[in-house]
Amino acid sequence: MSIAQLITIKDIARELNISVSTVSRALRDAYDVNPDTKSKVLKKAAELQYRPNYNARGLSQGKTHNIGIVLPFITNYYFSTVITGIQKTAYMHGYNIILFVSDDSPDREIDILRALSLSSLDGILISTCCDSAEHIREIADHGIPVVFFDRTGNINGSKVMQDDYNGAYEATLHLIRQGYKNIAHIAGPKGQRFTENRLNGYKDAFKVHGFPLREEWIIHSGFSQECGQRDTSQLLELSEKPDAIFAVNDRKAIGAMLALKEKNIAIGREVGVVGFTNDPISSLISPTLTTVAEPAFEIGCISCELLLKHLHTGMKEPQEVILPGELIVRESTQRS
Amino acid sequence: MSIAQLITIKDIARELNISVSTVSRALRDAYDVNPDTKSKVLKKAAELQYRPNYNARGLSQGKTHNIGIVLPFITNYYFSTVITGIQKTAYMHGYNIILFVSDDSPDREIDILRALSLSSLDGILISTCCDSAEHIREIADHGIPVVFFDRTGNINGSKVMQDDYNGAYEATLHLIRQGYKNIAHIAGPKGQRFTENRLNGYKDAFKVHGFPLREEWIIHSGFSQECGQRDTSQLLELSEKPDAIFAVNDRKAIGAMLALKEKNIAIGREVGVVGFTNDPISSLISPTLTTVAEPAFEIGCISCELLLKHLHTGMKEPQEVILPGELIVRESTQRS
DNA sequence: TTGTAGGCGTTATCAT
DNA sequence: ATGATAACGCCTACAA
Repeated sequence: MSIAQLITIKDIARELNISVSTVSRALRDAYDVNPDTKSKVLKKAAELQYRPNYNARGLSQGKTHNIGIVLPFITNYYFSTVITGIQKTAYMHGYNIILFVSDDSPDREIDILRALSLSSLDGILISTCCDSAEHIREIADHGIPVVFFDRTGNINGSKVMQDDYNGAYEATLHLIRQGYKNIAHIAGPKGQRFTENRLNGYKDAFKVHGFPLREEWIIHSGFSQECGQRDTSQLLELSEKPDAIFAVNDRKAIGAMLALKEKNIAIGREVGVVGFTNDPISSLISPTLTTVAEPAFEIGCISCELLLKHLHTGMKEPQEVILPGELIVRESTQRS
Repeated sequence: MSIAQLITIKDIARELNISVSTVSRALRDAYDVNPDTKSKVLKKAAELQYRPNYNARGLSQGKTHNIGIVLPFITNYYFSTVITGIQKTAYMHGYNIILFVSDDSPDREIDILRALSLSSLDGILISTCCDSAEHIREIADHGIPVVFFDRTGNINGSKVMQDDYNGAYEATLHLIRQGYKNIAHIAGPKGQRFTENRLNGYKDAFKVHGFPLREEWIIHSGFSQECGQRDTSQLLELSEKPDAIFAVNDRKAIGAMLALKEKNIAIGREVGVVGFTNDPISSLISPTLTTVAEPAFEIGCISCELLLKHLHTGMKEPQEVILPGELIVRESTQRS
C-alpha cells in the first residue's frame, strides 16, 4: 500500500519556511495576513494539491460540515427529488450530506439514530417513520439541530412540508365539481401526520359541500401500489360503490386504476381517480392521472436552508414552512 | 446555544477513576482488558449515552469510515436503487455514505472531485459522466480506492456493471425472433462505454443473423424521454421505416412509445419496442414494455463490498464484476 | 492489566 | 503580520 502521502499545512509551511499558523490563516483568508504571504501560500497549496482535512478541522472547531439525512426510502420520485434539492443546497454551502435509509422501519430508524456519532454531524434532516419521537428528542437534546421534512414527528421542532390539508381539500373539491357523488379516500396508515392532514382535507371538503361522510369509504393501509389495488377492490365490493377515489399518493392511485381496469370500469367516465405527488408516472400512465403536485425539490432546498440557518445563527426557536401544492388536472377525472 | 456537552471517553474515565486508554481499549474490545473493567466501562458508556467521535478516531487512525458516492442523478429508478444497495451494505459494515450529485455535468463532476477532502473519505464509488478520467486518476493516485459502477471510465480500476452487451444482444435477438425486420436503435450519447456496449450487442445480433446494418437506423442522443420521442419521430420520417425500436433505456423507450401513439401506430403489432433497465414504470405503462432488467440493487451491494475489500485487505489490483441482466418480455413486442 | 505520553491536522490564544 | 503552543477526542506505542 504505497500511498502518496496527503499534503498537510505542515508541508506547505516547511516548503515556504513559515509557520503553520500563518499557512492556516492564509488558507482561510483571515484578515491579518500579508497579501504576499497569502498568495505564496495559495500558490504552493495549489502546486502541492493540498486538500484540507475536514476531520482535523472539525475536531478543532467542533464543526464537521456534515449533515445527516434520514428517510424511509430513496427509490421514489418524491424522496429522490427532495434529496437532490438538499444535496444541491448543502453542496453550495460547503456541506456534505450523509444518507441514512430507514426502509420505513421504525426499529431501523431508531437504530440509526442511536448509533449516530453526534460529533460527526452538525445537523440532521429527517422524514421520520416513527410515531414516537423520543429517539429524535434525545439527539436534539444534545444540541444537534434537527429539521423535519415531509413526515414530521409529534415533536416541537422546525418543519418543512407541503400543504397536505389544502392539497387534499382541492383534490376532493375538484372531484365534487366534476360531478362525482360517492367519493372514497384510500389513505395511508393511521398515525402519520401527513396522512391525517390529507384525510382532514378530504373530510372538510365533504363538510363544506354538505356531503355525508361515510366511514366505509375511508380505508387506511400502506403506501404501496398493491395496497391501493387491494383497497379499491374492497371498495368495489360495497353495496353503495364509490364513483371516485382520492388516493393518499400516486402509487396507490395507480393501484386503484389497475383494480378498476381489472373490472373493466372506465376510469374517469365511471370512476374518477386523483392521486398526490405528481410522480412523472402520472403523466405517462393511461389514462393520465389527475394529482396534486408536491414541491419536492423546493422542500429539499428549504429544509436544508432552514437547517443551515439553525447552524449558522444559533437560532433555537423552531420554524415551520408550509409549501403549497398544485392540483394538476388530467384524464382520470374527465367524465366525458 | 447552551448545549448538552457530548460525552467523551475522558468523562467515562473520570467517572470510573481509570485512564482514558483503558476506556478506549474496553470500548473497542481489545484483547487485553479485564472483563470486569470492560463491563463497567460499557455500562457507564451506555448510561452516559456515549457516542464515539469519528472525527477524532479518524484523525488518529487515518480512517474515516466514510465512503463517497458520485453519480449523475439520483432521481431515477436505477440510480436510486443502486444507492439503496450501497447504503445498506455500507451501513452493515459501519460505514457512512456521502452523496455527491454531478447532475450529469462533467464540469460539475470534476469540481466535486477536486474539492473533495481526500482525508475525509476512505474510498469512492463513482458512476462517471466524463470521457476523460484524469480527475479520477488524481484521486486514485493519492491512494484512495475507487470503484466504478455502471458508467465506468476509461481508466484502470475496479468496476461493477451489468452485462450491457449481452442484454442488448438478447433484446435485439428477441425482436428478430418476434419477426421484426427493420430494427432501429436509439442509443445514448457517444463516448459512454455502456452506450457503446449496448450498441455493439445490437450490432452483433444483426451480424449473427445476417441482418444488414443501416447507419440511419442508429440515432445517438441524450437519455431523456424527450430524446427518445424526438429520435423516434425522426426514424418515422425515413423512407424505409423501422418496424421495431430498441432503446438504450426505458425512458427513451417510453418516449418512443409516445411518438408512436401520436402517429396512431400500434405498438407491438406494427412497431415493437424494447427498453433497458426495467424501471417499474415499464410494467405500468400501456402497453407494458419489454425490457432488459438491470440488477441495480446487486450492483450497489457488490460495488460497495468490492470497495470495502480494497479498504480492508489493501488489495490494489483492480477487479471487474459483470452481472447479467434479464430479458423481460411484455406487450410492447407482441405482434398479435 | 493498566497508565503515561505523544501524535493525528487543524484552529485558537497568546506572544512577539 | 507572524510564530509558538495548547487544545480538540481518540489511538497506540511504551512503560509500569
